[in-house]
Parts: sequence; structure tokens; C-alpha cells
Amino acid sequence: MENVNKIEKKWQDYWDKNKTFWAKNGDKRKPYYILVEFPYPSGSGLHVGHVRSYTAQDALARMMRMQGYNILYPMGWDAFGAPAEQYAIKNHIHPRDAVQENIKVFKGQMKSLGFSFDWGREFSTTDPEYYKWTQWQFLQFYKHGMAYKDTIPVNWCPTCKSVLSNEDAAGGVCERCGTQVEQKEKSQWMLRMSDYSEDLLTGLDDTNFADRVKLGQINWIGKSQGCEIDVEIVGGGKFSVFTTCPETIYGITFFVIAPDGKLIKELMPRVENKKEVEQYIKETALKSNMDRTELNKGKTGVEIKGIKAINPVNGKEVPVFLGDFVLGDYGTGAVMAVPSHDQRDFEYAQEHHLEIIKVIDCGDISEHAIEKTEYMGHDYKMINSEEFNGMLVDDAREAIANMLVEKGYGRKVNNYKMRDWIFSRQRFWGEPIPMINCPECGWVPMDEEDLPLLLPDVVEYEPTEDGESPLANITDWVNCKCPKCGHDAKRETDTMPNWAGSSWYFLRFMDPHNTKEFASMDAMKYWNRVDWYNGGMEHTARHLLYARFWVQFLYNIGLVPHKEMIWTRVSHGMVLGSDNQKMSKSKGNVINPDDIVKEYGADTLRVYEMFMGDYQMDAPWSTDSLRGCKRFLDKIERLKDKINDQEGYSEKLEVLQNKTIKKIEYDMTHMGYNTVISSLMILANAYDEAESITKDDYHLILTLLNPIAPHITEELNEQIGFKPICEDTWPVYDEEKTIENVKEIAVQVNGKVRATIEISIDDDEDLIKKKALECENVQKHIDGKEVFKIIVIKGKIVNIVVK
RNA sequence: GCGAGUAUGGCGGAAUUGGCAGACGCGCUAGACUUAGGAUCUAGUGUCCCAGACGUGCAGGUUCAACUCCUGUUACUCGCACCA
Repeated sequence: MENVNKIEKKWQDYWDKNKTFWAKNGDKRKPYYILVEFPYPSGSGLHVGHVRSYTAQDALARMMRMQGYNILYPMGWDAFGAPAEQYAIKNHIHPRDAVQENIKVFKGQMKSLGFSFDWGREFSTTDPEYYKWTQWQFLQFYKHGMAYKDTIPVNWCPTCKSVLSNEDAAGGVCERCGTQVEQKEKSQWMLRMSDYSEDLLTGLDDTNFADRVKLGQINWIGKSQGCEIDVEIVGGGKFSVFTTCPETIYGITFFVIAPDGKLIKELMPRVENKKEVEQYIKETALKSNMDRTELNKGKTGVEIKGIKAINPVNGKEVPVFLGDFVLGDYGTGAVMAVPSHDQRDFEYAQEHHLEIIKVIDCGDISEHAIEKTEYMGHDYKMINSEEFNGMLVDDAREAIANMLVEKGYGRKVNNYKMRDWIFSRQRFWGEPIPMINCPECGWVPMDEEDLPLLLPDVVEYEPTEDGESPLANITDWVNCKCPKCGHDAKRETDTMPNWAGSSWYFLRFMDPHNTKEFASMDAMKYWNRVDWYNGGMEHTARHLLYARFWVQFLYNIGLVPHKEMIWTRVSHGMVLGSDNQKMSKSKGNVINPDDIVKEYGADTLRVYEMFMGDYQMDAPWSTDSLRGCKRFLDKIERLKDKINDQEGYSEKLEVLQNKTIKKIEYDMTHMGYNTVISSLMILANAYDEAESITKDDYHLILTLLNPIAPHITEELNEQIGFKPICEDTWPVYDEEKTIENVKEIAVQVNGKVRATIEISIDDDEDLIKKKALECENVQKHIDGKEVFKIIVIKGKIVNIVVK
């Protein structure tokens, strides 16, 4: 074959020119929406990992198009965000220009790989026509009371000079640069995501996400069921605690409240050891700057003197402490301490020499607490718990909770780990938040007609020293009139987080050129929802949570047709370096897809990445294996020389052909891409062994291989005079022809294979038994023994049990 | 610590429902054709004390039959980590 790259270019141009893969809204074919996460167009170009998932979904898209579906397989760019901004700061160019340059590179690479994207729907989150609607949707959040400003201690990265979400600051370090995160008070836009905790949980039932994906969502939302209990303070006043273990309430020997919470501030006037308490609060604020894991060793804290609290169930007065293991922003910011049955409380009690009372008769607690996971579900009985003594723990749990409610001591509540979404970023390269601060009216939303609020051109992209967005320096832009009263006012200078634009982009693909709405209801109803969504495991949890929250909100205000707009979510494994480690420049194990395409062709790379292993698991790169795939494609090409002048399909090949079609259809829709390739190899080997093959035989294997290797198959197909595969239909298999008439099956004696017999499709059980018993080697192994039972599994195996 | 996932030849990995473990490919060995081969073809390739036995991280169990189901256990990977 002539130059592979030339042929590939020829077909890529053909698809472009004919708009072969453009989806049509409202078309009467069955719609099916396949989505891959749109990439962040970084300066380093497309990664071989992108190639893996794009090829997999591309293959599915190409097969289903041939099966008569109206396939939406779009591509776009998630181009706002820190890396582009950092790059711009370094090189003194506008991030917009840098992004445009990178998009050009990415798009060129994608085209060279022959992905069947509908390029007619391409957009970038940085296009004003797109972010206009991101801003518009923010205004809807605001107008429905879902966006609010709050001054809260936030995670602050001193290097990036930016506020980070809890998620971005996971583990106490900045996700981007690794710097220790500090705490800083800042006024931030927030979205009330916590209002949606329960809906985001129950909504999962209306999705087909993989179990591990659902579990990620569930863990992130972090629901825990328990009781909130009111605690009186001696001498007046009260506070509440949250517990998931009401059964241990008689074991309370002290309370602990959060040093960073609001409660201690309220109690301050009554505190006798103010100095000591204030000192501890200060220390805690500093501690968050340091490596937290180091501090996990001990349970620090101080007693709040002058404050005693009363256990509501038995009137017992116990001391109250400050302790940094209690978090100010979870639950009520205070806990009841039961050192006998909670390990943290136990450690705290040891450290501060406090009383330990066992309330469940479950063994020795002198070394460590016996926690819920250990005592629940066993026949342990209650002790030291007044009228509940002698009751089984599992029963006491419910009984005590009910008693608390009845007597008005508390109520049953659910708590969620998920917090509200911190929506402000002090950066330049993001969607401006369309809010105006008026000295008379306060925060006023921009008029919707005035959107988009464009990002101005600036010279400097660095955040200001005090952490304001660089936009704050552009007075022309900042100063404006209040839309409500006309008074001089100032714009919000914070921008939106990177997650904003990616939370609804899949809706825009359904109707990308709409100038009146973010997407019309008709278009969204037509496409229904994303049928098949593929992305990396890394950000599945966060991205899906934000996107689902966003969509649920839009649903609640009547703007999208479903509460969940994503049906199936699957995730692929990484492509590792040949050293089995994550590809990185520093390790020198990076494979550039361009080099591979140039040397072996796009088809070889595509086939190899599908064949390399289980799609959902990480797989190391192997250039040797890649060459094997090249050999396979060469073999396909060579088979053309075996074409005879007969019509139709070769009789000898028909069963295998039908079986192969069936298997490929199954595997393609079940992420079994590697076995799609292996069954094609088996078919090719069978063709190779045959004396000769017909033109139709050849056309068939080209069609089956086409979704994965679209260029070479089109070229060879053209050479034998067929119309382009991309305009043809997918072959239909005949179930009856997938079954062999004659088959070889194994004969076991006591579970060990001793012979094989040939059976025909219409042999009955007795005949099969007879054939099995006639085998010489079988005779040898049953000789002198009593045949106890003969098990015949039709078409599979015979097992003779002897004693 | 909690949650999830994974474990099969020298390597990547097959084995929809329990039914001949190692498909398919890589690598390797020997040979053929060759000036040459990252080309092609042929044969072979789990282990061992090779008429047979043993083999899917380890130890048990269920079954005529277990990579597959059950109980326990180990190692690694990922996610969350003082969440009351």
C-alpha cells in the first residue's frame, strides 16, 4: 500500500467535505448521544490516554451509525482555568491567544486520528457565545436564592494567591502547586449545593452509572443518619450536638466543641480561663497551615472553665472542652464524648484524664474504645443505662432515639459531609460573575439582556497582592452604574471556577448555535440525555457531582427535561509508560501520539490502544505490541490477494462470520474492545487458512474492522469496488448460523478431561453418553469402577462420575 | 482508620450464565525463503520427578465440576481521611 499517512488524510478530507458524521436534530432515526469529556487544551498536546477513550467511543459511534442511529458524538474545549493563565503570565501573551493556539494543535491531532466527531457543534467554554449562558445560569441560581455571598474562612493558597474549594485543597495542600493551604477570611460567592444532598443521592437511582461511580458520589455526599441532641448549660443557655450513636448517650463523660466554630464565640463571656482558651483557638488556626497528619498523633485541647453541661437523659453535670478534632463546619460543631465507645473520645479522655463509663457489655475497653462497627449486630447488652439496662444494643439504639424525640431532648436528623460550593475565584481567566455591588441597593444582578459580560483585555494577569482578581485593577471595567437605581457602582471582580463551564456543556452540544436559549427544550427532548458518557476516573466524582447539581437545579426551575441528564457513565483506565508508571516528562516515558501516527499510521495506534488490555484498567505502553497490531493490519491488506470470483459468502466461513458479528456487537456495547480485536484476528486467521475468499467475505471483515481502523478499511473497500463503509449499513447476523452443526466437546471422568468426542447438533443425550463411554481412554479410567452418574451439559461437556 | 478495586505463563491479557484455564497478541526457540529484514511462512512455547501429576495471591468450604460461588487471610492500587 502507498503511504499510509496519505491514505488516512484522503479519508479524513472525505469525511470533512461530506460532513459524514454531523448529527441532525429532529431526525427520525433513533437518537443516541455519546460523549467523551472535552479536554483542557494544554500546551503539551493530546496524550495517548485521550486516544484510548476517544477511539473507544468513536468505534461505538461508527458502529451504531451504520446500525441506523442518529449519533451525536461532539467535541469541544474546556479552556478556562489556571494553566492557561499561568502560561500567559509567564509569556506575556493573552490567555485567549494561548488557548486558540492549543486548540488548533489539539484539533489537528484529533483529525489526524480520524475521530468521527461532529465538528459542526464545536465550541469552547471561553467563547462569549457560550459563557454568556454560563453567566445567565448563574443569574438563575442567584434569582432562586441558590447563590449567596458569605464571609467564611476559606482555603487560601499563598503561591497561587487564590481561594481553593475544599475539593481543590484536599489533604491540606493546593492541588495545583502543592503548597500548604492556609485559612483566610474572605467574602465569597457560594452555591447552595448542600440543599441538594438528598436529591443528589436519590437521583442516582435514575442513572445507569457503574457501581464504583455511584459509590464515589455517595461517599462524597457522605450522609449519616443520627440524632441532634439539645444540651443545657449549667446556669442557663444551651447548645446541640450531633451523634450517630444515640445508644451510647448514658456514657457521656464530657463534651467537646470546635475551636473554629461559632459556639465558643458565644460562650466566651462566661469562660473563666479566657486566656488559655483564646490561646488554643489561635493555635488551631495556625495548625491548619501545617501538615495535619503530623498532628493526628495526640488529641489536644483545653477545658472551658466556668462551663458545665448537663446530660439530658440523666441530669449528670460534665465538663466541656475545646478540641481541634471537632470541626466547626460539620454537624453542630460540638460533640458528646463517649470515650468507652468512640476511639477519638477515648484518646481524648486518656490525654486529659477523664472518666470512662462503659454502657455496652462488650469486653475490655482499657486499651481502646469498642466502636459501633464492633458492637452493632452482636448480642451485646446495655449496662449503666438506667431503664435500658439489659436491652440488646440494636434495640436500644432505636428505643433511646425514640425516647429522645418523645421527651423533647432532641430529634432525628441527617447530616451530610458535602458543603456548599465555593464559587468565587480570584483569577482573570474565568467567566466574570455578572453581579454589581451598589452602595444603595447592595448586590444587584446584571440585566440578562446585557450578557455576556465580556472579559476585558488587560496587560497584567497576576492576581493582586491581597488576593483580588486582576480584574480589580481595571477601573474602566469595574466602575459601572447600578442596573436598579443608576447610582455609581462596582462590578464583582471574582470569576467562576473551572467546574462551572463543564457543568452544563453536554446540554449545549444538543443545540450549540442557539442564540435565544442555552439549548431549546425541543432539542433537549429530542436527544433526551447523554446515553453514554466516558471520562477519566480522576475527576469523575467531583465533575459528576457539580454537573448533576447544576442540572437538577435547571430541572427544578423547568429548563431541562430530566432531573438526571446523564444515563451511563463509564471510565477508562490510564495508559501508563512502558515502565508501568504514570507518563511524565520527568520520567522520560511519554509517548507522543503524533510520532506513532507518523511512523505506523492512525489505524495502527487505534487498533493497538483498543487491544492493549481491559478498557477499564490501567495498561502499560508496549511498542512491540503496537507492531503486532501493524502486522495484523498488513495481514488484512494481504487477504485482498486471496479474493476469488465467486459470489456471496464462503460456506466454510459462515458460522465464524456470524459468530464474529454477534460477538463484536456485544463487546462494543460492553467495553470489551480488546476482545473485538481478538475476534477479528481470529476471523482474519480463518480467512488466511482458507484456499480463497469471496469479495463479500472480504467486504465483511473490512466493515467489522472499520469502526476501529476506519482509514485502511475504507481504502481497501474502495479498491474492491464497494461504496464507502461510512455510508453503508452494519451487517446483520443470523442467529441460526452462529451455531455449529458439529462440535468437539470434552469428556471428563471425575472432573478430569480424558477424551474429546465429536457431537452433532441433533444428537440426543443417550447418544452423547454412548459416544463418551466408547472412548478408549475413558474406558481405561472407568475400568473396574461403578459408573455412578453421567452428567451431560448440551454442547459443552460430559462428566462421568465413578466410584 | 474507612470505602472501593485488583491479583491468571517470560509480558499485555481471554474465559457473558460455574462446564476442556491460558483465546488473541507480544516475546522467545528452531527451521524455510532471503544480499538483508522491525517482511513473510512452518513448527513449538504454563510448571514438574512428562503413560501421569500439579497449576488462576494464600488457607479452607460448597459442587459431578470453581479463575468464577461462600468464609477467612495477604499484598498492591485508587478514593476519602479527626465527618461525631
